[in-house]
Amino acid sequence: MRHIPSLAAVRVFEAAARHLNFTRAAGELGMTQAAVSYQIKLIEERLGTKLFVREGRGLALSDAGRRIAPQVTSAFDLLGEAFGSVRAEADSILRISAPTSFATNWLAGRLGAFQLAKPGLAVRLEVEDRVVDFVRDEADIAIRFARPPWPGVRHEFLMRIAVAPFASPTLLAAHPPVQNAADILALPRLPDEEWWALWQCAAGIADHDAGNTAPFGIRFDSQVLAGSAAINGHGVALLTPVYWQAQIGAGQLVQLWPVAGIWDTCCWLVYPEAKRNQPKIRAFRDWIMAEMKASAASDCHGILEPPRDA
Amino acid sequence: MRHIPSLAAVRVFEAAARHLNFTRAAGELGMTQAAVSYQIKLIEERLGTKLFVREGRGLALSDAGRRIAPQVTSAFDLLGEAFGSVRAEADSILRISAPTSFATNWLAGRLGAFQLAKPGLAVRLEVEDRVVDFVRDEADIAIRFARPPWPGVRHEFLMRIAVAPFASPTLLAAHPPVQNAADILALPRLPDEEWWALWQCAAGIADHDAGNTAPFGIRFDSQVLAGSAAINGHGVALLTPVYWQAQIGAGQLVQLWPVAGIWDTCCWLVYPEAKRNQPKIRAFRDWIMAEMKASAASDCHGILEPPRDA
DNA sequence: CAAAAGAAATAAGGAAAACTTATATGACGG
DNA sequence: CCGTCATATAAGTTTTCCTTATTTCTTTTG
Repeated sequence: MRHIPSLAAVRVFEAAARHLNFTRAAGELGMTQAAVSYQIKLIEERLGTKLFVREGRGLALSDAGRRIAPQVTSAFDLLGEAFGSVRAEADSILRISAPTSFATNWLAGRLGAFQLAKPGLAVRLEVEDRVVDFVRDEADIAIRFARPPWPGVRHEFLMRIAVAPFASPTLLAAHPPVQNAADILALPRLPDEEWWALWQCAAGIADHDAGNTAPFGIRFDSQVLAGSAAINGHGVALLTPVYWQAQIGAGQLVQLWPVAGIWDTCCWLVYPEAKRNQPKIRAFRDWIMAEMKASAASDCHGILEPPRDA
Repeated sequence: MRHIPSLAAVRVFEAAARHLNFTRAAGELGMTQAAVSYQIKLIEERLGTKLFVREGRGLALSDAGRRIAPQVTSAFDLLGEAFGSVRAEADSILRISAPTSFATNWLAGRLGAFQLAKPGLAVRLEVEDRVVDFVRDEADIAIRFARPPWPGVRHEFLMRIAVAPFASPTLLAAHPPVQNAADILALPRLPDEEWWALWQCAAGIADHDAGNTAPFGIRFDSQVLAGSAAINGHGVALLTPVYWQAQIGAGQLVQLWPVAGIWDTCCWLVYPEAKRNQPKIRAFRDWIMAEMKASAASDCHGILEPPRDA
């Protein structure tokens, strides 16, 4: 077992040995002269040896103090270097966690712009559909569909989820034209029972009394599959327009009916309260907020309206 | 300014990184597993990075943790080495402080035996007549004539100070024989007003009413000078018999009258309470106590009787 | 030479860490 | 599926540390 006195005292000794002046050492450490005096006394008592020679107004290291001061300082240098590197790394890597649908359909295509804007920042996008846990995981910031608030976590509204029925032009050509909402139900639908039920309700063609609230914990990532299937002409999918702007623009997907259904479960940007002032967090936050506004502007269906209690 | 997290936490991290097991690290550090967990959590929060990867039952270092662990360990090795050397030195040097008279006449001649008995111990004898201050000075143990108790300082009775008049044979031959105490006053006396006054009082030939109490702060070191002068035939000196055993044995000094006057101010062995269990302190204490008994045995005048309240 | 100023030591009280006990949670092995 | 091993969490307590205020001592200055 190592015989190291209280490390707080060692740190104080190190500073005092460099300054050869308790008052200035106290200044460096952000404490009072009395505290330095106290710690030095402690360490000297523990060691059974004086580390400083007090001669009136002047302060000098004792033999023992002079011998160990350089070693102590270099030990602290080593520690400072080690933790400095960790901190530097922590500052230069941004780990973003997002659910599959959002990551694939919205974020991935736009992240390049952010990367370009912040060349010094290494961006890691982790796709994960479970509720992120900042305590357990290493994510710095996340996008999640869930109900705020969470303790210790700051949340900022990004958008609401709107859905509308989409299909490929091919599929539509092979079927009678859609004239009212109910016609859509006659087309082959890509399975997603809950969403269809909710949509019918929202579109006013409900055949049961499902509410406007998306069940908590619903799997949004099914959109990726459903969307691909729809593009390939396998049926009608309920999709979130902002996710599929590219495919819509390219004519791969056709919207069959206006948006109906803006769910209460919103899309949130979330990050630990403690990191709210980190530059990398602020940078990403500012960027995504602006990007979100821009992306929804062209295709706005009230999805940028935050919930009443947010 | 260095960015080092709480050093307590760093120490815990270092141990945990070596063991890769919080419970065992806690054991090494003499704390509970919960405390280790707490400190690791703290440091990880401060750094904004996980240092360990908890995978179920197993514990492993994260990338960051793996990178810094060796540096942290070697920093601690450096500290351990530095403070270990101080401790080793502190254990191997015994600084004894004693007043001139005691050091010269009693201790110096006997210290060789102690040195031989403890070859690993470097003994430094510092002769100093002022009251030792363990806070200010670096002495480990001291012999002092003063009044206990002192706060934080342990005192053990060594002996009382007895004095008797001594002179050289030459001087005596040149004068009429001494038949009663008063005759001594007729001989040339080496000056030490206070002591002579006290002696006269104790010997029952007082011409004023000085008490039996030696004035506090009296200069005992005058004995060295007085004794030398007496040996050289310059007069009668009041000396402490145990100090001059060698010269008495060699016939250089003759005791003119039985001991009269055992002063209340005793000779004490004193050392800081905090060092009472240090091996070097115990060794010296045991040795000097035994030596004192042996040295006074041959020449005992009640000087080994401790004061009533000790 | 007295006084002022600089610097460390000390005392006492208070605030903030750190640690402990007790309990929960999670994963692995049988 | 349960018991065991290991970490995480919560609540409460202890200890350490730090601050303010004061003291002591020395050096510098008027």
